[in-house]
Amino acid sequence: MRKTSDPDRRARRRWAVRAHATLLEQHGPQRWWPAEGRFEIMVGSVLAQNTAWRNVEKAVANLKAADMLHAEAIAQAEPEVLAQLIRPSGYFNVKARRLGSFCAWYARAGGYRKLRYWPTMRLRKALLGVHGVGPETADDILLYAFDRPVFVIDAYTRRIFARLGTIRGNEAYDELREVFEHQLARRSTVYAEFHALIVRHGNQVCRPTPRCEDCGLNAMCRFHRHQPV
DNA sequence: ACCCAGGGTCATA
DNA sequence: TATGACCATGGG
Repeated sequence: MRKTSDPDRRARRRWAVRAHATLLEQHGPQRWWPAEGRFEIMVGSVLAQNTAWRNVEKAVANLKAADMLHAEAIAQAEPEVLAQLIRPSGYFNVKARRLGSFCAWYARAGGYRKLRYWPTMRLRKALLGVHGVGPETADDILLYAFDRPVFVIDAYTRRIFARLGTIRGNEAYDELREVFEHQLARRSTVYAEFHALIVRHGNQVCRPTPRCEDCGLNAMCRFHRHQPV
């Protein structure tokens, strides 16, 4: 029996590439992140922590209506005022403080015009040093606001690929990030599109109780194969 | 009425 | 390293 050619074998091992192609076929291009400017993306990624996007939109709209969508304005705002504006996004007291500390850092660093020249990993460390910015929020900002080739790991990523059987799901954040980054072409456009597809698939198809009948990944899914008929 | 949503921090073992 | 409590709104 003939041995599989090396390129085929490599492609089969790179399940992230196959999943990306399949999800792109099923859902189409996502064109993320849904926001108007870079700073709005950064604000959104803080407010989106463990929160439905619908609620984030309301909070961002409130900030915009109050003409507060600027780092200086947010950094100088009274915590209570800020909290009321972002109330729909939940955890409003916590997030008011997080948004404040992020904007204070951002303004002090000179904003995008200065930060754009920072090396990616230096920028990542600086972001992680801001109170309230953890690995996922930092990587959202790096990928979608700074166009850096950093892959974002979120709860959807863990759930989908744990079900597929390609990861356990409880790996350390940076370990998973590097697995995905190594499997894909190191380009921010690829990472951005793939993560967007993962989010789309995670909240429409691979939900807590999965809708396997609507899923294009069944052929490569261990979870689906083990489902009773 | 319950579960979940594009997490992170802090205390504890 | 690894759990658990806590934060809080709104939609299904």
